[in-house]
Amino acid sequence: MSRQAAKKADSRKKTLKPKAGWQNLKSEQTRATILEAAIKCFIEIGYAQTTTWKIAECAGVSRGAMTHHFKSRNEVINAAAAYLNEKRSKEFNQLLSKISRPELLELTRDDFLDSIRAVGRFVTLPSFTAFHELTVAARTDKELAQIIHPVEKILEKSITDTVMTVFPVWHGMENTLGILTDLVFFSIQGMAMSHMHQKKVRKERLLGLLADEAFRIYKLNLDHSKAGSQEIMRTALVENIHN
Amino acid sequence: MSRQAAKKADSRKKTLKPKAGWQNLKSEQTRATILEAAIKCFIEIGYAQTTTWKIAECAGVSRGAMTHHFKSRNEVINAAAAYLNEKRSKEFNQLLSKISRPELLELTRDDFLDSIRAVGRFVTLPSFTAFHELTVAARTDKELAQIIHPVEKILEKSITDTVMTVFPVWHGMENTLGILTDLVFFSIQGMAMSHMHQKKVRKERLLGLLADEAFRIYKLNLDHSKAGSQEIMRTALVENIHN
DNA sequence: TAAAACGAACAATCATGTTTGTTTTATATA
DNA sequence: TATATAAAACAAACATGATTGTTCGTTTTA
Repeated sequence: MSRQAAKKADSRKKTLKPKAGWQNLKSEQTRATILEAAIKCFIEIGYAQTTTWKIAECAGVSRGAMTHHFKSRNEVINAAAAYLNEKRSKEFNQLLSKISRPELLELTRDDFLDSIRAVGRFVTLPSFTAFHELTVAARTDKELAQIIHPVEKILEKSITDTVMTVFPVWHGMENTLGILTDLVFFSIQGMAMSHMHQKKVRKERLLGLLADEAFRIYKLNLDHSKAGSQEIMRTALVENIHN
Repeated sequence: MSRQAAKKADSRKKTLKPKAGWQNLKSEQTRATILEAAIKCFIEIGYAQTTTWKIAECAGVSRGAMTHHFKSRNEVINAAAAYLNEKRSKEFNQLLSKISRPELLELTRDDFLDSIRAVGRFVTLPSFTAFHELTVAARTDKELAQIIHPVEKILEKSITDTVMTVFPVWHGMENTLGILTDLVFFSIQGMAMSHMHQKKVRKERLLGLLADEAFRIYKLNLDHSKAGSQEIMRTALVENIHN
């Protein structure tokens, strides 16, 4: 093939996909490999022990190759943090889409249990461990914090969005959803981070309880809503309970 | 002992050195200073950045002095972990003793809110941050894990014991207390570890909700208990809700 | 032919363990 | 009472190993 012909084909490609081309493709691939390796290191040896050398070793590339893609250690870490966040967002979407019920007009207690179990699975994924490592490290690492915290908030929004898409029945009850999301996520995450005995039974017990309570609050609010009232605020909920 | 003590006292008087048993005392004191410094380092710079140098610097002793008290880095860390645990246990006791109500025959929703707020304060203490650092580090540090995990379980038991002492009304309802403790601690710890926007209002909202739900479940169980039945298991609770 | 991708090795920094030396305290004994 | 001696507390410095950034060299692709 003549050089000109090759040039032509190339320019065509470039106009369609400006970043196509084998080199760029491979570059992107090794980049991803390195980031995956970094996350794997966070999980297996912890953030603090994750050196650039070990990332390179885990990724199967030389340290020089890594330096080419990421100038400094911070660059790898930051890129890995962003990469991890996207990954988690996708994983949550996937977990929840499995139990998607957009047609539902009303939720049952079992629907809640399914959702809560999905959250339970979400925090038992390796990605949660990696995320946790980064979160803790970010507390005393300002640079990392600047990457992690915005990303954390994006994920939080992404989670709410996913829930709203998968269960449109929540429209108009955003406040209730908000507080229930807090309750469920915080308790399940808190449990995931605790080392305890009888983990299995206590987990089942807690998930069941969460399903009960979430369903109850949802039901209360729904009935109120059906009666034409505004969404019940928590304070009103409290009064309701105290009577 | 008495003879030796008298002898000591005598020599002290005559040499005009009123301080005796001094070396051991000071030794213990510097030991404690070092351990406090270690914990302070965990909090301020994180576990991973806590080097023996920095501990010594923070404690105001030379590195040689430290090596005298603790042969290796692991020894300091392990000792600090045990020290921290005792500290947390005392702190929890203190927090709960402030709202102690041993005379109560029945709890109100506000009693629950007080207790839950105490837990909230417990996890906002610096000691919790230090503990969290150790917990995360222990995941990938087997030696540290062997120190931390037993200690964690001891603290858990200590917490239950404190609650039972401060609120004897829980006697005979250990199962209910167990599940409510899980719910409250896990959710509050999970929240403490999350970086989120609107932290203050969401925290208040969650604490209120926890108080509501805990009180409700307690009440349900109590009524059942008064009727002469056994303590309600969660499964029964679920059925009760589902009717 | 230039640029990108990759590999190997070096210098500087830093944490750890260790060694060696100095000061302070306790106690036995003259 | 004084002092000698052991033991503990503290200080300083060195050697080793690990990590990072950087530099130079090689191969592949546009």
